[in-house]
Amino acid sequence: MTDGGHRTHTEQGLERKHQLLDAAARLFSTKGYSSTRIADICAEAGVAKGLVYWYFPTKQSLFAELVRTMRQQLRRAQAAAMDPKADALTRIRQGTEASVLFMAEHRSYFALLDVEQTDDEVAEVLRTGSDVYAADVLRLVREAQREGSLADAEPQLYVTGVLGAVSSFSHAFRRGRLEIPPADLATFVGRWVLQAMADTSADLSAR
Amino acid sequence: MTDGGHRTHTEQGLERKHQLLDAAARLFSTKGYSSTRIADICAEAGVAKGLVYWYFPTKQSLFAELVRTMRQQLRRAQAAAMDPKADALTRIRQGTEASVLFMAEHRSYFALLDVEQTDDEVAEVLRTGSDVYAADVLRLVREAQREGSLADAEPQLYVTGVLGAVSSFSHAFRRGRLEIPPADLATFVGRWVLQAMADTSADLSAR
DNA sequence: GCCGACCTTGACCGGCCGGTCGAGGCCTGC
DNA sequence: GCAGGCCTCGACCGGCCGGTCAAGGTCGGC
Repeated sequence: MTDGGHRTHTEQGLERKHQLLDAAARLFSTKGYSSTRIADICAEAGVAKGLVYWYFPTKQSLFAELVRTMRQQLRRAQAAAMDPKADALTRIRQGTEASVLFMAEHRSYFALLDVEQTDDEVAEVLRTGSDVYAADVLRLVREAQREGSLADAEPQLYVTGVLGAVSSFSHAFRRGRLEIPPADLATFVGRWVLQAMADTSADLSAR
Repeated sequence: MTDGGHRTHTEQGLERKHQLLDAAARLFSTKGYSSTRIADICAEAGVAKGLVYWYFPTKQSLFAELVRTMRQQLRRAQAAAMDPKADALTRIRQGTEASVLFMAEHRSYFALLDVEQTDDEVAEVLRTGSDVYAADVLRLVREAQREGSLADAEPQLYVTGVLGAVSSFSHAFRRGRLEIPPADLATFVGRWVLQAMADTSADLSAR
């Protein structure tokens, strides 16, 4: 892990590397990580097996690089969607909508997240990724509570709810269970989350 | 699949079989399906490797049996929690609460659901399971819409939201991210889902 | 025209692990 | 006391697959 000895690549080399990443992404997202053979990736990319090990030290590191790239893109999309001047709840909604939209539009790519937890190190990579997003939401939840626009329950509950909604709806969409335009889905999820968080401690007292 | 040639077992044999299922459940839920070796299961149960194949034809079938059992128990818990005389939304809430509670109380067992999608046949088993529950919820959603207590959006959206909430919160709880009593969690999720489904077409018109 | 860095190949290796098998112990009914 | 079903053992097999390696090819700089 985190070996320092990276190789230097020419223009052409980088292109080849992306070729391999693309092939891998396609296969991982349809067959899952551990069912995808290095040989499969090579066949898909039309190269010999040894080549993979010129560009990546191990199968895991290939996967890790894929996940890292994807995560960065998502984060950028979220940041771009949030209006820094808006209140916390609005920003949560904006981030939620952007996430759903982004995942819907990159479905094949994000199917990678459904991938199994088999491999210790792979699981680690996945975990770390979602933690970043969770921290973002946690910050916003706390802010909303400070503003008084969100009930004073355990913040983690809200974080779980928001992240869970995003991933559940995205997952269902990817699986083809929701046949509506991505933009509509994003709007629906944004509203779903906001309503769920609504502070109704007053008018919903009866139980 | 679905071979007819089952063996007959004595009292003691069934006990041994459960012993193996228990050991397997423990390992699958912590290490995942494909990372759990048959040898591990035997070590955990304190028996020789060949014995597994006396009780189960393959590793997959062992897993499938585990999932089947678990699903039945959950379904019973849901049915028991729903008041047949209540309106649809209330029944959805009751089912939701019961599911969360049940999963929280059987965490190690339900961690199996987090398990990977690696194996085609295993994925199949998992899929079929959630479809059953989804059909239940779909029925209730349609009923609620008929009653006029739920907006007239695509039913699948609501189904996804409800199932997603249940599984997300349960998952987070299992992972130790939510340090609250199961009963409180169940109540929270029940409320979360109900609020998310609230028909606010009138008062939330602005966007 | 030679050197060295970059790239590509595919045969090969070695460990891992699901599944098999033959042998043997036990208990029940006859 | 023996036949036959039930159960248990653990050495062994065989295929699969991540990773290695030695060889060779290309191209730019000097």
